[in-house]
Amino acid sequence: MPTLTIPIYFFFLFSLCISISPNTYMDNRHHHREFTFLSSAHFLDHIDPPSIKEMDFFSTSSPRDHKNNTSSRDTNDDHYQNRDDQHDTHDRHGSPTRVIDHRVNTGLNLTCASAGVTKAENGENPETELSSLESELLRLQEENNKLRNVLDHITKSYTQLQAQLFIALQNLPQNMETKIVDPGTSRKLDVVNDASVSDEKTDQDVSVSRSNNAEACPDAAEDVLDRSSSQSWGSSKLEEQPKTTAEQLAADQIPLRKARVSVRARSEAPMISDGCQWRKYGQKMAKGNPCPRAYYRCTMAVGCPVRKQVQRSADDKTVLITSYEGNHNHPLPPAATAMANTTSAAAAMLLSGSAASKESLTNSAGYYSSTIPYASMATLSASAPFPTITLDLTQNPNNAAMQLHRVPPGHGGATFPLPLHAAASGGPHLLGHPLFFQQKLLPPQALMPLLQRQPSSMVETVSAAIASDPNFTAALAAAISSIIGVPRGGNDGNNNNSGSGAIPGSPQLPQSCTTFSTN
DNA sequence: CGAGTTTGACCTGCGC
DNA sequence: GCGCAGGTCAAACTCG
Repeated sequence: MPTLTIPIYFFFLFSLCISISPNTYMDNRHHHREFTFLSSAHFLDHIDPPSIKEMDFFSTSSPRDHKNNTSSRDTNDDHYQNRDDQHDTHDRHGSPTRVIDHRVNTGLNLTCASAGVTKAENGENPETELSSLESELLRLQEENNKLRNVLDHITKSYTQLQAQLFIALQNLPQNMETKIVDPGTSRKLDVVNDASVSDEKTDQDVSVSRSNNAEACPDAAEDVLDRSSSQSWGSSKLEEQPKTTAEQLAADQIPLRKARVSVRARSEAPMISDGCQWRKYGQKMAKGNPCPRAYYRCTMAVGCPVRKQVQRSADDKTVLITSYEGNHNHPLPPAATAMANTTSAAAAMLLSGSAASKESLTNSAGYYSSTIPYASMATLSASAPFPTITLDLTQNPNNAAMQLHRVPPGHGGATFPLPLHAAASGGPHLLGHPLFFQQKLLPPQALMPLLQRQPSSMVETVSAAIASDPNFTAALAAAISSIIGVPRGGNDGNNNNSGSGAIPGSPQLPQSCTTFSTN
């Protein structure tokens, strides 16, 4: 039973973390803005209104930001904006009403609105009014600090609970057989801890080990979240609970925690532009592929652990496969945000799914399916040294079949083709590409609802764009990954890499190996 | 001259 | 223990 309850618990914590992270909402706003053409309304469905309110409390951004989702300011910008707004409070004596209105919107809707209007209407002395506003401002700031303290407390509790969770996972029977009943079909999926499960077990062990080593690093999933949301992207969590560089590096260097995300896309260019600076440090001929594999290291910051591999597909040399591994330890330019989100998010998915039980995987499936409506094909592979997720954008849009794979090491495993007859409903095609999940069993039903909400016209538009523009393909891959990484309720992280698409200020997810192949 | 690339050597993990 | 393959290192080289 622990395999059922623990994942639920984990995802509850996960959601909690998401809901209390101000920057998460900010980042999601960016995502929404960036991919408006993909139907932003759909993504907004995944953000709980209460979470948004909480974010607004902390963001202290101006009403303009809340009213307009097209704002490109990141969290820091909002912070500065708040300073500016406060400054305005002192400077604009002649327009008290404006100041008051502004305060109302940034001040938790407490009491100053009506009071300020009353004062303005009564024609009170501007100095008295100013002092009143200042006192109100101080009061609001104190309240804001209190809320931040509450957030800190919750975050700490979350970390501790996750540590306990993974200790509990460690105590689970290693060869326990888990049966997962698919709620949609009532079909029973017998999942035995075979080779693929051993990967999960390994991840669990690693996670537990990490949690034992340092309280700051309770588990892979959390780490993924932490780093994705904070590390490279300056999330609030990082700011509030800063980890030392040494700790981050140590976490990054834990081999088994790595996950790999790869994206296959068609491209004639030798390497996709992902907004980061890379230095080539090696090239090797890989077995079974006449094309050499190039190794790159991120040079945007000293000691950045992120590396990527670029190689053309042996089957189709027009397909470029780019793999990312690790999390950036530095802020990324907007152009690199999308890719970073992609890798981090995908890594988070892999690691969280590995660390938790099948149930969590099931949940993850539902989550990711709901958040990757545009993914062409995502593959989780257990056969690779690292857990690997592959986003394949090379598939023919007309081959719209979603398949769920479980591939035992050494051979192609059972395949669960999901006939996504989306054409009519405009649904399941995910840009017309099949969505694959290897290694982990994902309930097809979970993938359906969101997919079916996808407008066919949108699919056609994006598919056409992909087909015509390799760079767009790369950007889209990053975007997809970013979406994948947005946890239910808008959590999620930032990964590092990529993206020619510009998504300002997105947080980055945890470190794992993300492999992108661009075709 | 510094930054980036090339390329052979070296290290490590894994399977037999 | 040995060989293989993947990954990394570092000296030599190239380029602006």
